[in-house]
Amino acid sequence: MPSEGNKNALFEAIALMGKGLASPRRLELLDLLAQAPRRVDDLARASGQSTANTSQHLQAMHAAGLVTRTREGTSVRYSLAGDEVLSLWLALRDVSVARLAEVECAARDYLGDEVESIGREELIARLRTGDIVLVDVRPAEEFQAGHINGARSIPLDELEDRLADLPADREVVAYCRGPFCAYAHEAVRRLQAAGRPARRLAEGWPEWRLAAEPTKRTRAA
Amino acid sequence: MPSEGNKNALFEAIALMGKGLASPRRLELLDLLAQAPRRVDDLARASGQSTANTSQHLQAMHAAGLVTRTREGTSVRYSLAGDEVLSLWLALRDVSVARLAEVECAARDYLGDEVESIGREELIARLRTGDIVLVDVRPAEEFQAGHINGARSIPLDELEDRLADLPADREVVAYCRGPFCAYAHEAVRRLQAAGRPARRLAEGWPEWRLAAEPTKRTRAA
DNA sequence: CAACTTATCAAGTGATCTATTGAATAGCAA
DNA sequence: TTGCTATTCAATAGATCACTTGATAAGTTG
Repeated sequence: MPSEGNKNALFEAIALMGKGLASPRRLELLDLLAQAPRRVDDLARASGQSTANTSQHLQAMHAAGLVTRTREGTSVRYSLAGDEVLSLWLALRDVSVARLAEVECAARDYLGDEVESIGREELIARLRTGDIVLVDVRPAEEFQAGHINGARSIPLDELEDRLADLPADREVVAYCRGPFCAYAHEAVRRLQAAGRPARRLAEGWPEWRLAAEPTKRTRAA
Repeated sequence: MPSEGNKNALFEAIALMGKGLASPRRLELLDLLAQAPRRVDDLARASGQSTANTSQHLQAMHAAGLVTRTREGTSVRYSLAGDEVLSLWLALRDVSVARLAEVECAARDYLGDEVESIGREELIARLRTGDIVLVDVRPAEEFQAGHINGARSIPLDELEDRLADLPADREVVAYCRGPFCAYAHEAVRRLQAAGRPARRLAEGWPEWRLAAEPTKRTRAA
């Protein structure tokens, strides 16, 4: 007996998750969580907002089912609620970028000059033949939480100091948080300034991981 | 030169699309548009809200890049902005249903008793051997805008009158707008009440279409 | 042209959302 | 117990949003 009330309840419940994605601050937190689970004040510092505000946003996302939390002694660690949520976030981001002209402008301004990039397939092939070095330029904690197999960690701010660690005879491929993270762009520019051939990976760790672990896209009705 | 201002602009632009998904009314409109493009007052009637309000919601979604519009004489026809948007909507719906316990309750209340369902693969196999009849129980206009190959259109309110059209010796499979549309459930109940063996397809037309036309899931960075 | 349909705009009100502030709580360590 | 830290709660003011109403614009038809 299909009643209007229940039908609305369904859309309202879905809209709850939509609301979770409707604030730039929350999206920034979600983006950070896509790299690694983190504690509240850590997220607050990383996103430059007050702890109380961060906590409230996280609770909103928790209510929407976007994130999960676990107590760890005196602090609370938040993580994405699952790979489906990561998929959703990437889908939203991609659709938005594809459709909204403003976003592309914003991205270009933010990333600076475009640097040469390399795709997933080519990277895999070149890794196999061993004629490149893959470098993860994200902060060390994010590398530790997960990284591409065969990558070595050199956070962006240590790059100049550790140039000697990189074999001089091989091209460097840098990757970071994703296509809208400036780290890899910046790393490539600095490497080239130091006379090293370098490119950036067109995607970041979350996209790579999702592609590597073919998550259940099956739809159980 | 990564500046904070631009980074925020990026998230703000994406949040714009999030806001487009943050209202139950808009989601209802989106769900209708997933079936077929429609005119404003048509959508207003179908969703039971004022024309002005519908127009405003549609404009909000247009600004977010979720829908496109074309003038048609005196009226304006809105449609989904592309298959990526359909993907996004289905992803949001699925994640929400998987995560939010409330939604499942709402869905159960709304759909009534569960009826036996059939999956995509089995349907394809049974269609090939020809021992079932596939029936589209949505309104005729939606059937006309697109339907599963081999289906015949029998809108739900004509079902009883047209029982004779269905061969008595074959099982009937009914489908409608999607797993949360009550039409197929109701159709199966009525068919069984009339002594016909019947099941519902576990998914609806939008899901089927998206699976049939493997849309570009590739991510251009 | 006038009458009519369809869609959009503009303004106003009540509701909801956001960020801030300061207080309250939970866990840990002396 | 008393401090200390990390997080959450509660109250607030300001911003934004949703829906209504009545006017306006665009397009069709007589």
